[in-house]
Amino acid sequence: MYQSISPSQFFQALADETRLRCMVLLQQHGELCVCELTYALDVSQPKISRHLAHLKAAGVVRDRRQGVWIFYTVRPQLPDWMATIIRNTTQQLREQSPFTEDNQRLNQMTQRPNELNCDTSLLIIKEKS
Amino acid sequence: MYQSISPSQFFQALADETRLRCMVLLQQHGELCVCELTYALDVSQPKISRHLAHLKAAGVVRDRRQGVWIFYTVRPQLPDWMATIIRNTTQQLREQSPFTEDNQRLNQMTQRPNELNCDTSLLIIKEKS
DNA sequence: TTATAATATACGTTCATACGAATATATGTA
DNA sequence: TACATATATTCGTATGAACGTATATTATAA
Repeated sequence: MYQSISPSQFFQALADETRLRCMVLLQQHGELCVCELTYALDVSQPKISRHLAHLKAAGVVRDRRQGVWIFYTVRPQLPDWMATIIRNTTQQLREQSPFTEDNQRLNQMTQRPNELNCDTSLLIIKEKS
Repeated sequence: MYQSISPSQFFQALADETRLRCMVLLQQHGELCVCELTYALDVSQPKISRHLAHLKAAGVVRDRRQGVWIFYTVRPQLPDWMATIIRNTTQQLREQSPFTEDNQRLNQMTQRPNELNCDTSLLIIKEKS
């Protein structure tokens, strides 16, 4: 059963620029792993991991391991009003700096470990061609 | 000209329970002075003053002196998306603890320094002189 | 002028937070 | 097995935030 965090704890989770940039990216892309967020935000990997741990402890993101990668998403069971804030905030900030640049860097990233890259059958095809 | 705060600073302003309780009350009642907030939240006066100073520095509230009292309101020039968050959050939290209790205590407060209680004749004389 | 009430600020302390750097853990691969 | 990659965590430190208590400031009243 999902124990919801307190309202001030929720805002506290969004009160750091690095965490907010992660949330805006996650809201836009659905699911991202640590190395993608590290690349997009252009900050150190431990910094990203620590802030993701903070967001996870606050209950606003969920993680899922797939092989070596750990994918993060905005937590689906989040109370409606919190989910609404994240959605509206993303819409508002995605056009502004540094959120736009984060998105651009992510889109320029090569060899991203998404579903297509991980699919073994596709990899075989790739190797055969 | 109003220089808007950064998004993470905005969330940081809401990331403390005392400040959030003040904002929810201000959003509901429009304008409140320090002694009303002190009474409603049932915390020390310096604590309220310090958090109001924080909110003012963050640009989310405005203050106005009227005699001995200083009235605070949610800042009118706040960007739409921030105002929306404050409005929706208030709607969400007003029914919950401790926000409901804050409202109840405020409504039970006697001798509140509102427009009706204060001597308007003296104010008019002051403005004319 | 002195007193009182409302509010703000200063001081010292305690606790939390963010960071870089280094290291640990876990998974997949040769 | 050994190694490489992705991710998490620990450590030491520096900065900030919140608090209670005491005091300063401002405005009004007497």
